[in-house]
Amino acid sequence: MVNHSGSTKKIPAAGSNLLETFIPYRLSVVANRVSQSIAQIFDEKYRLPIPEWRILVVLDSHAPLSVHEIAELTSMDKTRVSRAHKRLVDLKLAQMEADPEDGRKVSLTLTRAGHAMVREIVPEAQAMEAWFLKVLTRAERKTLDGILDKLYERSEELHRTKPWPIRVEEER
Amino acid sequence: MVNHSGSTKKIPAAGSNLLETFIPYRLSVVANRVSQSIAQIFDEKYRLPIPEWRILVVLDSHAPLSVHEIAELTSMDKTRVSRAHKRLVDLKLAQMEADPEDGRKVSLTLTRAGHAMVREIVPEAQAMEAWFLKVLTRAERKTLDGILDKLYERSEELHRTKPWPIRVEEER
DNA sequence: GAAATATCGTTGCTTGTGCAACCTTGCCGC
DNA sequence: GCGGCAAGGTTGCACAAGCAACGATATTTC
Repeated sequence: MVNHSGSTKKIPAAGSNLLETFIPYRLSVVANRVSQSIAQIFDEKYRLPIPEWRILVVLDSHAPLSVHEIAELTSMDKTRVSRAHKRLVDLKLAQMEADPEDGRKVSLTLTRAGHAMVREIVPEAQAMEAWFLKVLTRAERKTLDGILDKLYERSEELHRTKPWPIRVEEER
Repeated sequence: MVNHSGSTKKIPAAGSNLLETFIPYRLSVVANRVSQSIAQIFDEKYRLPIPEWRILVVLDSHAPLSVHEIAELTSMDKTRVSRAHKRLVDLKLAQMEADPEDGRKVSLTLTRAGHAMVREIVPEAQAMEAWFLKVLTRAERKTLDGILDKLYERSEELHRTKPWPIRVEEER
């Protein structure tokens, strides 16, 4: 029910709007809402913004990692990783040392507190995820999984070829 | 060249990473990539960032609208709408006047140039959307449609009830 | 082996965005 | 009609985030 009250005549019914049939838009809105909802809890409860918690998760299972590697694994910019990680170090959740084999790299790992934090938070994150997905059928979830894989791969493809292959492909 | 060579041992294979099974994360990454790809074209080619183009689209079919109404229809903050619209006015793509019935409101409409811009851009947007969706089967597309509706509705539900209904539901 | 080149990470800078405060206008109670 | 209260919109402020430039270290080439 988008348009609750009958008092204001405005705000047209769903469907008449081009945006509402535009998948990239809808994808973006839904993704942001879901992310925001979860992020808000983590931020209020643990003072952990998204970048920090992504780093915690990958370090928990794959440490030690360099900044670049974390950036790859979390789909984040290296600047974002760099700054977020610094904050984790300040919080004593992570630590960093120079990579002995390569003076340019840094070697990032979690502290005991960091690992503990992950163990505490992960189940909660999964519970929130489950709450959202509860409205989907088993089949839908499985399909969503495949869809995300395919669309991700498609975006990679675009990134490789760069100049859009459109105009040619469009409506072959 | 991410990990091809055997030289660098790092960057573990997909699947071992919790993030890679976490739907909210994957949803966010995919949505951002798709949006970014499209937004970039519009920005380079027409100097039109996402907020502006969303406003154009809804005004094209539903003008006149107030700032608040646009915010509703485009899932954007009213601040964002206000500023983006001001830019559209500067570009002579939109115009604004006081609402004669309510002195607080403003009445936003498109200029001829604005409508023309929409007509020019919409097909291009749809072509890009189609390019992405081409990797999905008909069934997948239909399912995705339903999924987005359901997840959107779920996020609305959360917004209404606010304090998370988790901890109770979790793993009943 | 020295010079050019590439990689890694951090910092400076610019920009967009959301929140909150604010101003204005309309609305309601009395 | 006047005083409080709500709603619409804009502006100030703080902050996150990406890009470009940089310093430092590795690697390659000749």
